[in-house]
Amino acid sequence: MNKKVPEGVISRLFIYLREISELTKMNIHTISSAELGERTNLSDAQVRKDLGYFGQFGVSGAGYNTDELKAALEKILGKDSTWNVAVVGAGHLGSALLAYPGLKERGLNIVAAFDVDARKIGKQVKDIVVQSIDELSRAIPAKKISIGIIAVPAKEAQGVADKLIKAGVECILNFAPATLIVPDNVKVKDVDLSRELETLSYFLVKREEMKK
Amino acid sequence: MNKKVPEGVISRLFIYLREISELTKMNIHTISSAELGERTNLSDAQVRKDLGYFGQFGVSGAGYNTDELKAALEKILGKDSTWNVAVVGAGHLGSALLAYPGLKERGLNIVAAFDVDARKIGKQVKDIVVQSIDELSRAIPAKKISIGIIAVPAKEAQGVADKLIKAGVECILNFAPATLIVPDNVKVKDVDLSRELETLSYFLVKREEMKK
DNA sequence: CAGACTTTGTGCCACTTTTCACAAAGAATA
DNA sequence: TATTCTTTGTGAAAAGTGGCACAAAGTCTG
Ligand SMILES: NC(=O)c1ccc[n+]([C@@H]2O[C@H](COP(=O)([O-])OP(=O)(O)OC[C@H]3O[C@@H](n4cnc5c(N)ncnc54)[C@H](O)[C@@H]3O)[C@@H](O)[C@H]2O)c1
Ligand SMILES: NC(=O)c1ccc[n+]([C@@H]2O[C@H](COP(=O)([O-])OP(=O)(O)OC[C@H]3O[C@@H](n4cnc5c(N)ncnc54)[C@H](O)[C@@H]3O)[C@@H](O)[C@H]2O)c1
Repeated sequence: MNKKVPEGVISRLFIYLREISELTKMNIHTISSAELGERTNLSDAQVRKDLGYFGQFGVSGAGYNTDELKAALEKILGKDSTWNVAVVGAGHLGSALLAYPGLKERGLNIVAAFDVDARKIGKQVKDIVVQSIDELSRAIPAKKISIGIIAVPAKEAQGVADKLIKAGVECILNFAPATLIVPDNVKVKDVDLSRELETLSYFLVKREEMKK
Repeated sequence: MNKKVPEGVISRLFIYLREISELTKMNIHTISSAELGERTNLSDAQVRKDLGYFGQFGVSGAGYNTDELKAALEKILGKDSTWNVAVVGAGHLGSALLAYPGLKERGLNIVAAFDVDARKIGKQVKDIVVQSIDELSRAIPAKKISIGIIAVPAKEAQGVADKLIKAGVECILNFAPATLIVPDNVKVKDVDLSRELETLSYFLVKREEMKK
């Protein structure tokens, strides 16, 4: 075993877990790969293959027991542990994240927020008080924060990333439309909302061209 | 020519365009694929191959002229046209999007916002007044909206998608953690922030395991 | 309990995407 | 202008990913 697991597989396992959780709530205790695939817009083969990376969870002729599969997925995905998260930039997007309860539910606790703007510092969202960026280097290790979220303007993003990494953060979720240069041992994930929309719009451009 | 262009290529072209635009602003008029790759965390070969889908833009021994490449990319990506966008759900995330100037700059004009909550309806963000969801079916065609953004709770998402599609929207950007079932001619892009973070956290889980 | 039926798990194949590597094109130099 | 150096553009190889298809395993029915 121990073949490399593609990142796409992990991402889909979270989708399966989300769906399976719904099912257990609805008192449905068994599901086939075909059904699970239908509910997630994926093929039955894909569902089975993804699960196959981690073992055998199904019963031939019957499908998967949702309670068992839920437990197995939670174990695989490390849902028994929680992680501390910091948000840098308490503007529109940063504030939306601070206010969002969905992260805590999934074991991702936002425990600090930082900003440079004096008007933002001291502001409270839920149980988090926005701190000065100058406190970042002390607060990150003190609060055992391993994930940083960058929600500052693009031209500030690299500087913030450097600060986060220096303070010991291991993963970064970057909302700024900028390419971050980071050491190999730091994992960055970009979420570029404009680009997502632009890519959609390209689809429309192509469709228009087709019409002609 | 006319081989199929992978979607990943398109997404990267937007990254190149962003970078090249910076360069032209900085009065840098030439760049090699190696340098552009370095600035975007991509390989030189990838840069050249991606551009190669659309023609020849470089000069052997010299690299690319940034002004020409910028113009070429804008043409390829349809940056001369603009698209009208609607946001459904004027909560935390929806409001952040309404307030964000970066979309208009890229030819994506948010021209309408909808909500069910009476307290949100009538609220103004920039030049957009939040309308009742009941007005959606009239407003979408009237304002020639082709892209819809879903920023409502997960269990409302499918219903909102159905409304948007019925009203004539061709693309959907979905922020709700839910799988949308839509006809083939509608393009959906999911942005699941929780899942992005969870995938990062899995990386930490794995790293912890390694240590042992 | 035998036979029909269902569904898993997985080897294999097809397809997509990335990387390699190098000839050809042009720039720079003297 | 000849020579050297740089960098492109692109086939061909490699790597990665998803789908097919079917034996094997288990369920269900009469
Ligand atoms: N709001 C959106 O819908 C949206 C959409 C797409 C992309 N983005 C991107 O997300 C990022 C944040 O967007 P936003 O709308 O929240 O912007 P915003 O201007 O509302 O907030 C940015 C915040 O970052 C703070 N800041 C600036 N420099 C800082 C620094 N060096 N250290 C700490 N804090 C700093 C500012 O004081 C401000 O509070 C931007 O890069 C933007 O391009 C936002
Ligand atoms: N805020 C975040 O940082 C964040 C992070 C990850 C995911 N999300 C997801 O994005 C979505 C929106 O999040 P949010 O934080 O903005 O939530 P929110 O509760 O602040 O806003 C949701 C809005 O949708 C409106 N709404 C509800 N049902 C509606 C309907 N049928 N039609 C029109 N409007 C309707 C509500 O009135 C509310 O204004 C959710 O699905 C959430 O899971 C948000």
